[in-house]
Amino acid sequence: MVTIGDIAVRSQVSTATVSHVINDSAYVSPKLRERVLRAVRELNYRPNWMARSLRTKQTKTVGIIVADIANPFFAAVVRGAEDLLNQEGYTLLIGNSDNDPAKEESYHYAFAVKRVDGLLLVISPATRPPEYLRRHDEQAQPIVFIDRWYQGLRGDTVLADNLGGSYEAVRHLIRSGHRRVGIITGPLLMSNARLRLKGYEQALAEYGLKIEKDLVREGQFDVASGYEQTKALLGLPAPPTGLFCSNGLMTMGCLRALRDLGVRCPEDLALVSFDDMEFFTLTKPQVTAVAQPGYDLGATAAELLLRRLSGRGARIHRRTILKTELRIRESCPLLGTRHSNDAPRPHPNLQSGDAPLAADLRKQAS
Amino acid sequence: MVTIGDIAVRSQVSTATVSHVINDSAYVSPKLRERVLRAVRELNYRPNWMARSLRTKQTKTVGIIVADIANPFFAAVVRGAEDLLNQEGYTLLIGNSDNDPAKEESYHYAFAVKRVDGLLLVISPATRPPEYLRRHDEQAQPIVFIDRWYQGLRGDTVLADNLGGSYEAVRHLIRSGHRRVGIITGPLLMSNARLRLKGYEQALAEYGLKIEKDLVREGQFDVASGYEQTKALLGLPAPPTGLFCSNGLMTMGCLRALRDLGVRCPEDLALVSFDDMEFFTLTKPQVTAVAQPGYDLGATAAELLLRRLSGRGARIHRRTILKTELRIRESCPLLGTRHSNDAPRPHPNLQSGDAPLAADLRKQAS
DNA sequence: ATGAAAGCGCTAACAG
DNA sequence: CTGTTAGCGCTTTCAT
Repeated sequence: MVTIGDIAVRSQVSTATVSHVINDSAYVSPKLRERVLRAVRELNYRPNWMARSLRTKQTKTVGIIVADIANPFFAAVVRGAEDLLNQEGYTLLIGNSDNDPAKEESYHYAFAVKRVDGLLLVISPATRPPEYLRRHDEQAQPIVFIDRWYQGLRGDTVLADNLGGSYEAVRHLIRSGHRRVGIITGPLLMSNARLRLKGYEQALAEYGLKIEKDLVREGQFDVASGYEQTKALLGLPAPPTGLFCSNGLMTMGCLRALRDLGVRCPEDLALVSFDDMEFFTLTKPQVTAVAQPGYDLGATAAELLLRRLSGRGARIHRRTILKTELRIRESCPLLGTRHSNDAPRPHPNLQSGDAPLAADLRKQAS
Repeated sequence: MVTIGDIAVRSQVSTATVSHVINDSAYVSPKLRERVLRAVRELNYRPNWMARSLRTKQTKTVGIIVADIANPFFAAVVRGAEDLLNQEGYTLLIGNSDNDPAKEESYHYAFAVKRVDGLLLVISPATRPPEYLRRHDEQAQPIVFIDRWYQGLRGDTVLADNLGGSYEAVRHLIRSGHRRVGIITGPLLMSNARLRLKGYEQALAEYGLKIEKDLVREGQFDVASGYEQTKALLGLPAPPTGLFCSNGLMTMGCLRALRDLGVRCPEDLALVSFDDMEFFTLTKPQVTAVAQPGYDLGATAAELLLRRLSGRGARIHRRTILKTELRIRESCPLLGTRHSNDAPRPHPNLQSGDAPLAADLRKQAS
């Protein structure tokens, strides 16, 4: 392996000089500089990152832990983070937790040992911040949380507008004339699942509809639970006419159930999904969905992390909320046939009827 | 940061002894061993991987370069590789090339600098092996190629059965009664795209159908080209009645085109996709597809790499081909209504009518 | 069975 | 401006 020493010998300068031209860390005369560069080229020299890291104490590496890279939403998040990180010369280590706190911790340990400069974390469901995070030295390795957040977590956070997006989705169902609107929530241990439920509740409340326990089913953010809960809902004595699915995978399960049951959508059951997927324009009924900016979540989180790594980080932690977008398609089309004369009223927490108030965001944050 | 030295002081032994208990690299008396372990616990010591790597010259890291992690197929590949690698204490660096040779090279460089122990590579399209790979020292960092392969590439290779899978897909179309079968190929610079085309050609030949230039369209393995080429095909004076799409994304584009054009599937155009996607059971016509074992491709590649890293690698390079599976759904159902009395004949290159002959695989390999 | 000491390849004072 | 030198934290002979 060719080292800085070989270059030094070959170009007749000291290792220090070589280091300087490689890192541009000091002025070096054009003459020597050229000699060094030539040697580098001729010997096909590549700096040894290990050795450098050992000195500089930074690895130019960040780790990201997501539930599952095979979930398109997380794939987008990772892609966003990666693009930004690479731009700055960082590389990304990735880990899949499968929403399992134990796996998550194991990756956290692995990344700590590998001395990543910082961490991007989609935290697994739990009742409270895991113990290992309490021990974590966020000074040494800052963490930016993505998509989910618990009370008591220290670090910047980047979230989609779970509350606002869900509110908008359910409002759309109601405006389309539905009075019995069901929801399949995510695991209520997760902050985002809770907020999506809250959005549902607020929309119902807003239109004077009361929450029926039977219509609120907890799912697991996976295809299987979407399938089961849809069947359960449809088996009710008085089934809902509208359904809000809290994420894309569960919506897939729901579609499958509708197909198996021969239930027509939107005629028998209107559907709105939180989390848009590319193929939602290709399904039996194209599905109306709230799109989350996955790529931007990742990119924004990476940017925040980079800022902190370079010392430009704000003193206090910051919460960033990225807006969602309701995309109206066939599974719950624009104008409901029933009750379409319903006067849409602005949400009390929505400015000009659409943008969540800063006050509301703060509330969501707490 | 707590180092091995701190542990040594605290437990009153030498750093060498500490190292030995940590790595089990020599016998240490139970007494000292316990003292050391206690110190490790009390100080929450974690070995510094950088320093260790600097000595041992291995990083316990492997890099993978895929086209795009947001493509479900590659997400599966990465997941497979990762699961296996983690099991052995390795971590995975990932890079997205977007099928751009320049990006690919840039990741290759980054990974080389980071001194990954080995590389997993889905190579970008090109007319011949890129120059940087010729310079690459496969002794220092073995490479396993996944999914695509060029003549002249050195390294183990793991591929899906592109030829056999495509043959089976197109045969299914023909058996369903179609005489005018079109294909949207991938970029023919890619080995897998070429093999899928070859499977198409063989199936046609097998049934005495001749290849019509008009019915063979080159796509880019992306949604947009699937959309365009489908439109082009349908705009023909004599459009095909059956279509084989060479990958999942292009099939998405195709479905979109069918929808926009109001073309009924399978009545007006039967469709088979290479590469199954989870949602193909949820689309307007559920789509018949050849499933590739993405996860297994990744896992197998990782295993081969691991084997090589541990010196258990075979002297010569090996090519592994993983079988695909035809999943028959609505877009080209089991028994065609037209010409269904067509006697299906075994493919000359298929053993017992189904499993590709070793000879054929070798041919594919060359 | 344990410890002393020599680096791994690089960077960063510090001299000159 | 350029070179000398002292480590970064760890593993690994080689003595003892």
